[in-house]
Amino acid sequence: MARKSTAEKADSRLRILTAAADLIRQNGIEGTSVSEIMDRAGMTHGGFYRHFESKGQLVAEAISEAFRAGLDVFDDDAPGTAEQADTYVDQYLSEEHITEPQKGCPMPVLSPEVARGDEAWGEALSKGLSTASTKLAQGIDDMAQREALALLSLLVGTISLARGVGEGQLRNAILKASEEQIRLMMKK
Amino acid sequence: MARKSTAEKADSRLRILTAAADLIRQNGIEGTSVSEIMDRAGMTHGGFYRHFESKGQLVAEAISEAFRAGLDVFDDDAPGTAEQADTYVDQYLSEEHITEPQKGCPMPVLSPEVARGDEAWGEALSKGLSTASTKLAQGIDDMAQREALALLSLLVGTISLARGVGEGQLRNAILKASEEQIRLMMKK
DNA sequence: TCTTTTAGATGATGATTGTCATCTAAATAG
DNA sequence: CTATTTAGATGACAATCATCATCTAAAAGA
Repeated sequence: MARKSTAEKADSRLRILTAAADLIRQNGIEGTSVSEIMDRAGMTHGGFYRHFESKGQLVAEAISEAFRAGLDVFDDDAPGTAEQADTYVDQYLSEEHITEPQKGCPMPVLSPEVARGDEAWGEALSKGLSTASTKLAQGIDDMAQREALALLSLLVGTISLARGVGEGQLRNAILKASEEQIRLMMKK
Repeated sequence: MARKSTAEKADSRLRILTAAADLIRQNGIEGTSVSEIMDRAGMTHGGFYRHFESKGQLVAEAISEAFRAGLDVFDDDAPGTAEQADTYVDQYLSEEHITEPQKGCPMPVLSPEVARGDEAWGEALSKGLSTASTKLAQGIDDMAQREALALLSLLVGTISLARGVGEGQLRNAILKASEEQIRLMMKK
């Protein structure tokens, strides 16, 4: 009802953004309503348009935010190290990552909707993927950016399928197969 | 308005099923309405429930139907051959497959929604993936079922990302990187 | 202090959704 | 030939959706 200070407004905006980043990874973009996001951010739906032009614009920013959080294993400014690359890949294939998409990489969950959606969404995804492949390539000896892209494609496909088939033998087989293949690609 | 013969009813059902299989691959499951499916099948929305219990049940069958169509490169009864495996992989990575998801593999488009949806959807996806990996492994010398699963994960991730980033250099780089990696995996 | 601006709440908008009850005419069963 | 069944059309249902106009009280600017 009342007006909030400029500092509080920035905080509100960030709460909306992180709520959106979580919810669209959990339920998809179409599966997430503006009201649901605002509820999670502790506000009512009407105030939304004081912070974002549209749901589409919020989603674009939320995709970037999700990448930012997911790539925090890597140092923003320094080149990626071997240890960082290992940590990234291990976390990516972890059971936690499979069962908690709302905290994970946006690519396996959002790629199909991004492909059908706003151009800005695709740009956010492209930027995130480029950053990830650069950091990975830097961290892994003798790995070119190109090979890092193949590694990321494998990671994304593995998590997509592991989630899609549900718990069970097939999921375990998918994970084991990919881990083995990745070990080869990373020359460990 | 009028009643149709038993044979015509079977035909109607099949038209609904294939319309659904196309539309959910094009626009996603949540992005496809029952009315839209029935329109495409040449009927009005009300008649839908004479053929299927619910949208969820239709989707489960449509996923299986999409796999059936996508795996027709392989012989249903005979084991997969090397030539069939090559054709499958080539088609999978083709530009046509990227730009026409409604005719392509259901895995890259539907996996995220399947992960959040009915259990029957996951079972349909599991069955399709198992069939594909079996046929692929049979067709490629010295390839175990396990390695075929890694190959399929890579294929799925590649198409997911290629579609997600949109046309441009990054898409080309993704495709080139994966093609090279797949050549290694298939020992060609 | 007094005026202007605005963050967020309330409530309505028109569109779309999945599902179902009802109706009809034609296909079946007897 | 008659009686029953039913494929599909029509239309309505309660929910849900993104977006916006309006209102308020408090913050910012003077």
